[in-house]
Amino acid sequence: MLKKLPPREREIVDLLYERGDLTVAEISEALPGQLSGSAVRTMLSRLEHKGFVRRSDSSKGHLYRPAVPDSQARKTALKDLVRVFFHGSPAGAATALLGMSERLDETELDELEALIAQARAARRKGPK
Amino acid sequence: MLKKLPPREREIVDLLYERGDLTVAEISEALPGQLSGSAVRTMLSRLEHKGFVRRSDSSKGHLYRPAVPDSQARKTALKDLVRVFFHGSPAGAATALLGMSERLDETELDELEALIAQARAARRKGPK
DNA sequence: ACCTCACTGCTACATTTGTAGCGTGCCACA
DNA sequence: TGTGGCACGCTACAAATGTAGCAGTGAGGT
Repeated sequence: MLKKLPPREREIVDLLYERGDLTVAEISEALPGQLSGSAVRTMLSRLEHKGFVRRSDSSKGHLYRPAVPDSQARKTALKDLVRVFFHGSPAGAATALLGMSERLDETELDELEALIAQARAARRKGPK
Repeated sequence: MLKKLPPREREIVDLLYERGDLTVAEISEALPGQLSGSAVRTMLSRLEHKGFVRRSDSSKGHLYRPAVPDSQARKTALKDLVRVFFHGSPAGAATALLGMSERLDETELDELEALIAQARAARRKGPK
């Protein structure tokens, strides 16, 4: 679903996920190889047409946001990534993630451990 | 890096990462909306030109493979995903991953726990 | 009321993508 | 050794993408 977007459009949508709702000006500024606001507007129109972004009026021009909610987009992205790069093993991906992060938040570590414990309990109860 | 590819080309490269080296015929078969072998060949040519895939001769036609090694591509993909969807928190992504997988392998769980312990130790030593 | 500015929606156009068809070379085998 | 078949490269072309410029419109200031 997410996958079907051309590079530039994907870039913009990603930016929206990353930074939340944005105006045309903000997007245009945030983008590396700067695009004229014009270009960005065209992209957004097309994205809106295709149903990938929604817009709402605000005091300083239109505000754009992704049409599919973060949670769902995240899930899809994760699933695809796991399939392509980790032979469908989420745990494998998680391992890679942990391995690559340099500094980890204590709270996050706790949470992860809790999840693992939970998983263990679950599999003992109903190993299928 | 991976991001700069148009939908169809990305699809093919992804397939290569997912399944390893493939011939034109295999790719063409594996693709959902079937493309003529012709079309696939064109894609591959372009991809080779751009430096995204390499090819080697085999008994049954050319074999294509991604130019950038799996490990690196994986890393890049993970980093992007973490930035876009998890505010740069790998642990957050890992958590989501664990949450979405239904059945986890005991070995994988062990490995994960080990990693967590390691991370804890590391941060106690040099919390910076 | 008038002028300026910031935003907006077109339209236009060069490039890139996506797909197909054709002619060729190389085996395998009748 | 003639004859299919594959698989390949090349050319062609419609559609999609990437980018820019222009004219209109509404809010704010003077």
